[in-house]
Amino acid sequence: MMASVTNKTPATPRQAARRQAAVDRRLDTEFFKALADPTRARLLACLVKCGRPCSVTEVAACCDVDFSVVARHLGLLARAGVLEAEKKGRTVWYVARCAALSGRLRALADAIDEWCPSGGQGDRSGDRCGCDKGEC
Amino acid sequence: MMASVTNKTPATPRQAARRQAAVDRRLDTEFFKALADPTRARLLACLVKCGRPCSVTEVAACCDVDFSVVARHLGLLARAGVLEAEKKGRTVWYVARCAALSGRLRALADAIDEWCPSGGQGDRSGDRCGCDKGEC
DNA sequence: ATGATACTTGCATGATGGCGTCAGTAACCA
DNA sequence: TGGTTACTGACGCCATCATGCAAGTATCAT
Repeated sequence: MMASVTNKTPATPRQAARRQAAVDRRLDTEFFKALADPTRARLLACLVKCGRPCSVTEVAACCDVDFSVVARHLGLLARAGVLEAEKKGRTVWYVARCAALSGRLRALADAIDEWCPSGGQGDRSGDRCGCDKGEC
Repeated sequence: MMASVTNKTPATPRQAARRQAAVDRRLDTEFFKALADPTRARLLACLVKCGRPCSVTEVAACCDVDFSVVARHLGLLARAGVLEAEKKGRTVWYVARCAALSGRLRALADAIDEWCPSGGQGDRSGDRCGCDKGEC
């Protein structure tokens, strides 16, 4: 995952922004938005610690917000890839996708460490411009 | 970081929510809010890839938003611990705290993996109630 | 069929947040 | 001292979103 390559120091922020690197792809704001709400964080932690599929009704018992709010949050977390949903009959079973979640976090950490001065910096010659401005 | 312990399967989400574990502390919503905006993500990626302290003016040249917006975002990222700010004269130099950033991400990944079925589950007898409801 | 359970969806509301404009402050330069 | 540069802070506008309520749908039990 972390190739050993030559260090190439970027000159300016503009030139740095031009480079399309792993860190750009890994900084998925939709993913972070899903984790940026206190209620959702509580629900996610609950499901992670529970370690088994739970219904919306079960999870809602751990929260002071309305049932419909919990249902909406769980659906959002599932769409973000953080939870897995399976409908059986009239109940929906949600389970935390722990491996996928920690995998995404580690992938971003790796992508950042590639640029870290104390870490293994690399040759970015293969990276392409990620800037939306032509002259950048 | 990951102690080898006995597996204790939680019974219900309520009981799971009671347990105050590392994953609760690591799910810092303020931290994720800082990363949940596209403009901030772009600025952060720019600074990570640049690998050196940059002034607000420099970074603003990589973005289509107003200068004041960039200045606000950089200040927010610095307050979130993602950037480090140093004022010299009239210019503020921002640099990405890569090690701190990836460290936080890995710490959360570790905290999640502790509860992952395929990972090393553990004895949570030392964990305390994290629920805000008395009966929980 | 009747009722209960489990969830979804629409709507109103209040709060939060991103953005641009502009005025203000502080440091540097000539 | 006057002007420029670099940034900060105070608004106001607007979009998004979290929440609660209430109505609706689908499934299950009797």
